[in-house]
Amino acid sequence: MLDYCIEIAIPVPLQRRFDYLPLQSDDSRALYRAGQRVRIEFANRLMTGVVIATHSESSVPAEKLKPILARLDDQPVIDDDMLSLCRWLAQYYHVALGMVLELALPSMLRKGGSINDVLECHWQRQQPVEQQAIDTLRSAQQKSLWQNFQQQSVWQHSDLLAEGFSRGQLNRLQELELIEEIEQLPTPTVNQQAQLPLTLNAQQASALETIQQQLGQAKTILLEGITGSGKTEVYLQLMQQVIDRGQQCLVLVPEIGLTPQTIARFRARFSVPMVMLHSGLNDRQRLQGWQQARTGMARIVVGTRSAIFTPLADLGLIILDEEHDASFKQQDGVRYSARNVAMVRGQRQSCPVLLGSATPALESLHNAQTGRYLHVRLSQRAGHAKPPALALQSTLHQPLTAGFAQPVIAAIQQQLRQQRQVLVFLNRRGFAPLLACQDCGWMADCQRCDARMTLHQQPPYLHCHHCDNRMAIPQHCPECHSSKLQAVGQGTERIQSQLQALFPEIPVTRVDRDSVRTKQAFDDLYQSILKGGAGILVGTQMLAKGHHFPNVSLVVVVDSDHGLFSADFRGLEHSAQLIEQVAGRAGREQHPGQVWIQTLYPDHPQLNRLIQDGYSALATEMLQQRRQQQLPPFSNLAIIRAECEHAEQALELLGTARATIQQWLKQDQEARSPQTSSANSDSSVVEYQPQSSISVQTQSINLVGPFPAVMERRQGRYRYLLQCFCDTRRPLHQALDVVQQVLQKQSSLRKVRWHIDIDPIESI
DNA sequence: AGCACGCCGACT
DNA sequence: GTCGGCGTGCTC
Repeated sequence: MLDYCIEIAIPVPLQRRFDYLPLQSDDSRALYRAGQRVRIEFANRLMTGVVIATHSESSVPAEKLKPILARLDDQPVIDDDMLSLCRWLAQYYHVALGMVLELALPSMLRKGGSINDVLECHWQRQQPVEQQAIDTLRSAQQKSLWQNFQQQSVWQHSDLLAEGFSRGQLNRLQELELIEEIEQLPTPTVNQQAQLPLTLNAQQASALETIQQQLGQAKTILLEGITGSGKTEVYLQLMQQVIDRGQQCLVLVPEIGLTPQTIARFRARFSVPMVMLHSGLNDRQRLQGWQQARTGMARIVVGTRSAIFTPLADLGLIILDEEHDASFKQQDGVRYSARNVAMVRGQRQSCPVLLGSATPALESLHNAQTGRYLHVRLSQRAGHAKPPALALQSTLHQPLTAGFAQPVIAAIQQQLRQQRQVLVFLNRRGFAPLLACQDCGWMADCQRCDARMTLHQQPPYLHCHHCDNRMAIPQHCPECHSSKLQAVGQGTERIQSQLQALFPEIPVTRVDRDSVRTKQAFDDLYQSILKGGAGILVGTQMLAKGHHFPNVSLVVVVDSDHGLFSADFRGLEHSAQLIEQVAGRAGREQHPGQVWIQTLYPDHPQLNRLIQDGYSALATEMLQQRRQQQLPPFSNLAIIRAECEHAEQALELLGTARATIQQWLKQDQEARSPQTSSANSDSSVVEYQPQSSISVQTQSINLVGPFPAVMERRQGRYRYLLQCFCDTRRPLHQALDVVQQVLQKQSSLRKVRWHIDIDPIESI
């Protein structure tokens, strides 16, 4: 007879409930609380699951239920608020709750470790102590150790060792019952000498004033501040207020933004315990940080996307710096947006969320304009720096030197003569994006992708940047055996070598993933750049984000045309953000910066809008366009992507998805208005038309596709997608739930890899 | 997602 | 004779 069963969330991508029996049949039901971890056997595998609920009945026959193997926690490690946030997330992004909960646990806990594994040895002064015992202390070291304990009652063992005390001396004090050994969570290191806040200019002060009024309330604020306007100083002073209120701050930065410089800046400013969740931490340090945040020991937590799941005892403010950054959206597995999760978390905990950017995402701007967010602007540079001057330079029918038009070369020369630094930005690694035969037109392309191999010269090889395929550079054309193989186009490597040849006495440094492999290497390089002196930096977007180069007075964007004619409706937005971002690197200090942007389309209206009127003006224009075309943020988008080595199977899956949604819409419509029977005899078979995308305006969900991804074949798999637009969220999500159920049952399509992407960053 | 079970080709 | 390919079915 089943007394009760326990519903467990398991980290497998199955949208189903799994019930288990208690460890012992006489276990009190109250022992099992939501958010506790349990050890279970699942499909012959040992796994860690999370208790969701207990139930009096299970839909599965009692004899099929297995007992759990162990209770790993006495108290829930995931509190009710976090659990409820994860449930929302699982529903919103159409993923299994068990997969979401995995994000909310540090890996040591996922693997079944105990939260007590990160306790460390401490010594605590006993009270009261015998004066007689104190008098027994003889050696100077013992007396000095005891003095430490008079100043501070608890010391971490490792700190005392670092100060030169020995285990023997500690044991002696313990024998005398002056101190005792205890296990506890270490305190995060605290900077004792915090720097003073900077003086705010009038705009910053008024921004701070406006935002601080929102403390304690569930409001999202968009802080739109041009590069150099001092957003960070506003964050810092706001954080101080939150700390003064006795609450904790959670700061999210882009993946590339959590650099030693950022960490140092935060560290230098606050004298409260702080946790930095950066990629250099090991599992143990991560769990320690997680615990320090959860217990309230840490007052500030700084991390990247996944830090949004850090449990906090008393959360008072969430900051997302560079909120437009794509790294806030996870691009695989659970495809969540940390910005979205932050808003929901803030909403639920009555805590403001501050989104900061010089180039806000159109979604955020739209929310600000419609009043959903509070919109605060910083339009002046802090200090004395002047905004850079932007200019377009046509490369159409121009003689180019090293890929640069003559006026650009002249500008570079001029800056170098004045001992200044020049930053050259090109979003293309390698020597050249193409190797072609001059005689027969053959091009080196990847066997597994619809892409060209990139030519690298130091060391020499051909590399596919999409599947990591590498091969030797052929000496002769494989088609016609000609030896006239030519590198076509510009990569960072080629620009570097050409500029070096042009300016032999000037150091030309390349900064991309190939030249700077480790964080440390970048940091060293960065330090040498900060020292100043004439120089040229050639780099990819690695250079554009998060770093300030005070001696750079000229920025050159080699090729700005990438996003201008993109098939992705967000192409222009991302391109504009990047250009603005790179431009912001110029002229930070005394000398005003110049920015030259090379283009084959000097008359492109939107590029000109960006150059002449700035990002904000272009954003307004882009939003108008989005409204006209009913694109996000004026509609909701979900994409179903499918890939398979056999194209037909991927297409079949998306065809099924499309038919399912159409059928669901029809049924939904009939259910709403039973008097009107369906007039159109819609066939359930949907044929794929390869070249033209099908667009059917249905009752409320606009389906576009299936159509091939921009790179139809990648890593040997054919890729297709189905776009689902909808004015309102609810029907879209309901339809997707149905699609998901149907597709998961379809065993004939199990070789097809597919996923649902809600609010995708890339629409193709 | 994994992993086991199950039924047909090239090997010690 | 077997080792092993990956098709399909299941996980409480």
